[in-house]
Amino acid sequence: MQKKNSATIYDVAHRVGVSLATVSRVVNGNSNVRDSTKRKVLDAIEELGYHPNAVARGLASKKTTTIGVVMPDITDVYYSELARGIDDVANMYHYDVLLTNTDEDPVRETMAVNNLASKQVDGIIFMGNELDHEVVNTISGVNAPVVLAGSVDSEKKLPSVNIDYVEAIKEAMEAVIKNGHDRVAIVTGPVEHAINGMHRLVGYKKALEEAQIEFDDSLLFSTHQDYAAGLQVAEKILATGATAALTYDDEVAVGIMNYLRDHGKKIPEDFEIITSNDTKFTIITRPQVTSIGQPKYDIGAVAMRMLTKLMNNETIELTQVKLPHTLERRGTTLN
Amino acid sequence: MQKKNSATIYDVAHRVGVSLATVSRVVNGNSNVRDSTKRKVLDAIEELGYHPNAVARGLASKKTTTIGVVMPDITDVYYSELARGIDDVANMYHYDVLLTNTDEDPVRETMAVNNLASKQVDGIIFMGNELDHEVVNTISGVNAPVVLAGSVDSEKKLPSVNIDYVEAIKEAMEAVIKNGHDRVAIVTGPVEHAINGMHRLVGYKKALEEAQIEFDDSLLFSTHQDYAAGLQVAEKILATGATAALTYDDEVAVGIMNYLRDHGKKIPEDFEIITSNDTKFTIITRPQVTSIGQPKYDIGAVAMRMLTKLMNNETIELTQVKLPHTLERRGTTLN
DNA sequence: AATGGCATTGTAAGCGTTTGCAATTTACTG
DNA sequence: CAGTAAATTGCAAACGCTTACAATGCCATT
Repeated sequence: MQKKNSATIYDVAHRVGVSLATVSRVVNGNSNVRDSTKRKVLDAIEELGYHPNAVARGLASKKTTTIGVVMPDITDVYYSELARGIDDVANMYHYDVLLTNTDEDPVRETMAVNNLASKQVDGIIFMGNELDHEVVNTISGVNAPVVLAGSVDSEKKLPSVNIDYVEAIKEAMEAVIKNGHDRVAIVTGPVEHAINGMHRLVGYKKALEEAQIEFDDSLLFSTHQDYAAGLQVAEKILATGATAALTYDDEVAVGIMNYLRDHGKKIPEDFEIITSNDTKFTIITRPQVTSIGQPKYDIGAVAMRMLTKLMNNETIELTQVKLPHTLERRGTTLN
Repeated sequence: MQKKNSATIYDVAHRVGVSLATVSRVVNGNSNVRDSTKRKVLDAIEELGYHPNAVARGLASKKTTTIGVVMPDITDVYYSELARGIDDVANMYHYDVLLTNTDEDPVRETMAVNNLASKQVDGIIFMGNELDHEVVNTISGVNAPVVLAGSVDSEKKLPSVNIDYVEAIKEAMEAVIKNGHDRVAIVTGPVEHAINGMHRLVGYKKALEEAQIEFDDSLLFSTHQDYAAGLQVAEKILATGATAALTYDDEVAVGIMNYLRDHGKKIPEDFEIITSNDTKFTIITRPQVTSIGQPKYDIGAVAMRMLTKLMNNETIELTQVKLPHTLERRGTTLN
């Protein structure tokens, strides 16, 4: 049971009969303090139940040992796994995490970043499908390092860690094409978003090109990222005569799958599906969903590690990190 | 594009030719400042790109407009939905959220609470299945209000918001019993945890008693909270001759379901399942899983609202809030 | 024109630490 | 034992803001 009115560094100093500076030194473990006095101070701290006031510390030292995390939605399994990676290494380096949900709204993203700045965070990790120009601007204006996790900025100005989306989608496409499909639907988010237009779609088209299949834009679908959206888009996909689909969201994939099965399609025999995020959803369904494998936790962890270096003013050789991806073959694809 | 070296309140005051106090007053929107000077100050703030330093503010005012959230795992859909409710109303009241994952480790929970205290948070929301005595102690020792969300402390000392677990489980049991089952397995976490031993199990037994069915402790299972655990426990459940199961975790429920179906059981005809958390998992599977319906988002939201009152020193009539639950009948139960 | 009272603004003392620099001790050297 | 370097400590100024309290200005009253 600790005391309600916590003691201050002054109380400790006074009790031991040393100066504030000395107490501060032992608390911060650094510098040279004689062992005997260090012990006395430590004892006093124990007895008084002294806990340093982090706010005062932050003001004096200009470091808060707090980082900000900006994410679309804590409820989204994909992002929450990134966040877990972030949090774990943040703790490892003794940083606390200030969390903000933005629902990918640029306005809220901007506000979040500014707010974090005013809270004097030592660094920021930013997640989100698209980096609005405005958002990039305010990010670069902030007086703290920022790294993107699982997000790309088209100008590649900001440090980031991702997988190679182009390559990943291309490989998924190749796998499907190899299985004999030449009409494969691709469902993503808004094409204006770089990650869709400049990565997913590009990978898709590359695979098409190599297989000498004409691109048909009626096979391109844009949806929300949820189960219901999958259910809805499935019918339209069927109407195009597509026999396979690549999806950017696991819930959407499952929605499509369930719809198709309910309408008499056999999966994977009649229709193949490959999704992108390899979340739990792909495991618990029957059949399980084939997916691009992303080291989600690691993306977060590496991003955070990178941030610690930046905050420490270490120079970083590579600022655009691409982590390896895989193709997890499961029940929605043949062989 | 804002300036890197942000201006201080002093710069603003100096530029306008007023005192710090006046600037502070307009920034805090309060008090009485002549309209003309207020305008001048606002202009200067705009021109200098002044953003108040929240750390300095916190030190001076002893309020950080930050709350701490302690949760088992951000990756767990159940908790992340609570967290979303918390975050939304926190924002509504202009609080930021400091997030900590504990994996339900009492040691880490204690550290987390102490750490948040030293960061001078204005309040804390605590989530976790079990409240270790030690943890309750350090919580009560903290100089900031704390409310539990989706967690019970056996001594009912701490403010909390939950559903009525006893009642909810009892109702689920009754539904299953009514369908003719008299051997229904119950799978929960460690019975030593209050929420299991004192709530879930009690509700289960009550229903049993009313139906005049003898309690058989070989039907009681304790597992981890994941899909694999469900797969594993399923076999044992089958061995007991049980024809239905109540689970405390949705992933476990799905694991059991998939295992049983793979072993030739028809669901719900041969075996009924009711789970507890009504997460997305219960929707995307075929069949969909019948579940107790919990207002997860609301539990978080109400807890946070309660915390704002506490932080504001308002008196609260009811500190043990129970939100209404439902029974979402889906495909793993008959009728 | 003096008086009282409210509205507005300024003064300055904190808030609890950190930290550069100076002062004091202690340890060595010859 | 003087003298100097090294190890310990203390001083006091920040850090950027809030907030009692005091001071000033202004206006209506009488």
